[in-house]
Amino acid sequence: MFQVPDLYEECFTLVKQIPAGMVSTYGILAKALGDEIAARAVGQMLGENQNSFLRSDLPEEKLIPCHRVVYADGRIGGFTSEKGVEDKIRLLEREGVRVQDGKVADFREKLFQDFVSSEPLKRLRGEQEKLAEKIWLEDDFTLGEFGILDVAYRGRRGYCAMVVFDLNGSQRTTFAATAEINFPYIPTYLAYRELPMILKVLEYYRPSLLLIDGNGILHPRKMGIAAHAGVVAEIPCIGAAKSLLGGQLEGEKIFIRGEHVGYKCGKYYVSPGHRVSIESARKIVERYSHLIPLAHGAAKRTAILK
DNA sequence: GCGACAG
DNA sequence: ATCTTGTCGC
Repeated sequence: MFQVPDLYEECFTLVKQIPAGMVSTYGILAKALGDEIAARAVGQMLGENQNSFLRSDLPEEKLIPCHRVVYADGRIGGFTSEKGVEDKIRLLEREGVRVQDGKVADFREKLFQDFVSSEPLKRLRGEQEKLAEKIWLEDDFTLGEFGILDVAYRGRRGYCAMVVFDLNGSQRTTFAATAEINFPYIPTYLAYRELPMILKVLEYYRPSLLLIDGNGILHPRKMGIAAHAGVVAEIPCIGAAKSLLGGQLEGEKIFIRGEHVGYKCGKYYVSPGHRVSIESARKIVERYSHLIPLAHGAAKRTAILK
C-alpha cells in the first residue's frame, strides 16, 4: 500500500515546539520536515491553521503558534492579510519579541532551531530513490486505448478524473475519485499529494497506457509523478508537464545532468514514466496532446459537482 | 532585483 | 492548482 504522512499534522506539531518569546522561520521548519524546498509549503500549511492564537475559544494545548514563524531574514512574513500581520506583531510583542522596522529585534538570539523531528520528507526521498530502480524505459505496452488523468482541488479535497480514449482519440468513458489531501504541493514530491487519488481511479479501470499531468523521469530522482504512478501501479505511463522542473532544454531535447530524459512537444515537457521509451512518449504526446485539456475539464467538473 | 520552483 | 504566511543564488 502507498502510505503518505499527514504533513499538516507533522508541521503543526513542530510549530508547537517553538517556545513563547522565540521565533523560527519557514525554511528551518521545512528543514525539520526533511527538505528546505518545502519552505513555501510550510507557509501555505500555516495559512490553513484554524487554531491560531487569535482563537480565544480553544484550550491552550490546542493552539498552534504559527505567529512565531517568520522570514529567513527576520522580517515578519504573512498572516492571512495586511491586517493579519498587525495581529501577528501584537501576538509576538505580547510574548516579549520586539519588532522594529518590520523585523524581529535581536533576531539571532530569538531564533529557535532545535526541532525534534523524524524528518518525514527525508524518508520519502529515500523511497523515491528506491522505487526509481524499478523504472523500465523500453516500450512494454499495447497501444489500444489510453487514459488521460488530471486533478482539481477544492480546499483540502482533491478530485481526480481519468478520461479513456480509443486510438482515434474518441472519448470513451470517464472515471473519477476524490480524497482528503493531507500533503501540500512541494516541488519534487508531487506524487505524495496526488498518487493516492490516482490509485483509487485505477482501481475502477486500468487503461493499457496512462498519460499524467506532470513529469516522468524529468525529476531530480527520476521519480516524477508519472514514474511514481507507473512503478507503484505497475502500469505503462507518460508524463506531460506544462512547465519545466529543472533540466536543460537543448533544441527539442531535455537533459538532466547530461542525461537525455525527455522532449519538448509543443507546450508540453514530455518524459516517460514507466514501460515507455523516450521516443514513444514523444510520439504519443505529439499525436494526442490536444486531448489533455479534456481530462482537466473532467476533473474540474467533478470538483464543482461534488 | 529577478528567476527558479511539475501541480 | 488555488488563493495569496518562501528562500536562495545569481
